[in-house]
Amino acid sequence: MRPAALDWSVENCTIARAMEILGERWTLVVLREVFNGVRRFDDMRVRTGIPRQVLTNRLAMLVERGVLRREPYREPGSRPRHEYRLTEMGLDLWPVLVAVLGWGDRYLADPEGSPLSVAHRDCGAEVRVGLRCAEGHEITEARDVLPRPGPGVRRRNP
Amino acid sequence: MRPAALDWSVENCTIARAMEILGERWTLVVLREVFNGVRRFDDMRVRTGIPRQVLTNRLAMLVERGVLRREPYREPGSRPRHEYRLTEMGLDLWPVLVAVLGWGDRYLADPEGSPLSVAHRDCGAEVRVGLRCAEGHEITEARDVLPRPGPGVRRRNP
DNA sequence: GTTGCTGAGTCTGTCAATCAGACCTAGCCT
DNA sequence: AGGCTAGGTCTGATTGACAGACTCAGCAAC
Repeated sequence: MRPAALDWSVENCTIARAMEILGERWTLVVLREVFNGVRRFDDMRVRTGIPRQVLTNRLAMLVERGVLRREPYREPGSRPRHEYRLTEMGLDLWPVLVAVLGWGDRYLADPEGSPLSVAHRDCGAEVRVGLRCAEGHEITEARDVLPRPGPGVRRRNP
Repeated sequence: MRPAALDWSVENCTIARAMEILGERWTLVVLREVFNGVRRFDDMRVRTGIPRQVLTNRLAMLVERGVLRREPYREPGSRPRHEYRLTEMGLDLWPVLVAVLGWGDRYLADPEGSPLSVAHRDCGAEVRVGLRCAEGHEITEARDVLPRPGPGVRRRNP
């Protein structure tokens, strides 16, 4: 049984495009830092151990792609600097980050648990991602999800 | 205001660990293929354009990490081969994939839309990820999510 | 049984990215 | 003037991506 997907093109696949940004080795780690409130070059570097050059490149790429923006700031008794903050586009990565965190927590955590958790600001309860269909059905079984061609699908050229 | 996160260690961070697997350039693209039902080496290679060597490496890594497994099969009039299938661990990546897809669709799609969509098997309605807290509150605003240390948190050594 | 085909690779060489470590720079402070 | 510091550059070694040619096992047709 030949999978139907073979006839669809992948040239305009949004997962591939997203992974051009998110798929580099350190990108999500940098974003984790920013989501955690760590916004300055050296703080990130010391915490994560990312080589300077790579961190420079990642930050520049994320700014160029519109995920982060550079914001000037000035601490008293110190010259003006800038820090990195999330744009709208960046903030919308929360579900991605929480999804990765959830998966990592389930399969890769140390016995004592994950070092990071996310909470709902209003009630303090733990936040998780879930799949839900447009009809409002909760989806708990991975096998209940079915991929299919979307509106932008193209036939494979050859 | 110095972010509190600076005092926590990141050595056992599950996001970093997950990204060691998912963060390589082609991993999620390979997984997209498998989720789409494309399970054979050459089909993946032709569709995605991933160099053979890289595809070999990715598949081997994913098998070794327990995300995929090799399954032997035999087509009539052909010698035995094997294909790649998702393990439980792999199937649990659905939320990650759907989250990345959702983000990509919003910010990186062509005007005519995304080429890929996911549906609920029972009702056919579109599936999306959402954030929800343990109290059952739906979270729509990214700013309502608050990171905090988890049970496995460690202090930074130096 | 030899020849050819096919899916799933390996081998080889080139080019780009990562990494570690040293060096540089602007503005503030003394 | 000299020192400190955040946020970088520069340099050279190692690793990874990539393209293209080659390999190999088993089935099938001759």
